Amino acid sequence: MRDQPKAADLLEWYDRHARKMPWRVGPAERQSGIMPDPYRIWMSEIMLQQTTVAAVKDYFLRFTERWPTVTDLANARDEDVMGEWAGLGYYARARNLLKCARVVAHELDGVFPDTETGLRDLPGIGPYTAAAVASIAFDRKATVVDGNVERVMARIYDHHTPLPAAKPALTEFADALTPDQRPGDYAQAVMDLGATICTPKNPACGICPWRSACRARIQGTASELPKKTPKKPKPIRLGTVYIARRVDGAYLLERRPDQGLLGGMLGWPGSDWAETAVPDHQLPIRAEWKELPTEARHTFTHFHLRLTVKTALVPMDRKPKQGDFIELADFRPSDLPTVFRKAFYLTKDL
DNA sequence: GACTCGTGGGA
DNA sequence: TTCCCAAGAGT
Repeated sequence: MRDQPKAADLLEWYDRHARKMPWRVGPAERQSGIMPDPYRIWMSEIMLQQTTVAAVKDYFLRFTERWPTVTDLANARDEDVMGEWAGLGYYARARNLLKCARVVAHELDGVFPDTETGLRDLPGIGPYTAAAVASIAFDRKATVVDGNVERVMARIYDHHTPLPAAKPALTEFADALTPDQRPGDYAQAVMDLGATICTPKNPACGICPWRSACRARIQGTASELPKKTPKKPKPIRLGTVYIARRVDGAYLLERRPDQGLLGGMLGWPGSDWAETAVPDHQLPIRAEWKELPTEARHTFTHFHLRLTVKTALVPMDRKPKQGDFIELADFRPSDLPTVFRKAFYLTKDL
């Protein structure tokens, strides 16, 4: 029985159990001198913000296939990047991804900063991502504190202060445990531990490399940690979208403003979304609108949406008041955020 | 510190 | 169905 968790024990576990990921350089390869590509590590870390590895995988492969270097990405068109990101969520990440790529490509000679502070100054890179890229891509000693690390630290030290107030204390715990040796592997090891062993529900304490040092396991409190301050209930918002199809098959779409929900994404024109039905709003084009029998339901981070879908078929010469027609050959539903994709597929069920 | 900002999967 | 939540950042 040990009093303190040892980084070496976790690294030994990681050497045997590291998860495979398309962007990851495993412990064995790293040992043989192979270092990760900072561009790919950065890309993966942006995508992984509040997003599961499973959801990220295909997006990562498509992005790096289409834009193999940071310079390629910097030269991409905004609409192509937003379209490729569609469906992954948190679209400010995609806007900042492009901003960051352009800074690196045009102001830093295409080379990512190799320090936490240098990375921290770039768009879309906060405390977590700066530490992750510095440690994983450059093997610099930096303390990553994500949801996994918060959970692992809260349990190791049986810390009951609820998040987010507990964050500074948990960060100190994590900082004290970070080793000088193999900081990159260690960062990934703690997160792998949180993702596979020290899970939010039903943690597998019996096979945990840190079981002998874990206070919460000893106290039997592991599954109730970390504590969190209760969250507010999600209100229901209502709205309407208009899906106009021109007789030649073109669809009427609009580019949403960069700021706000689904910023920078392509979408159907429509009303604002409010908790009380919006009295009346301008139609995007004059037409005979028909309401679909089923509404599109979708849940965002902080509200539920019930979307009324109206459709119309319009003649070639009719000019829209809102949005622009996109030729059928140029329209891919996969360019739309999920909520608008749902609305679109409802028009196909008829 | 409190809000905003997506989505899909699992319990 | 509903709730939780996942490698957070920006304002």
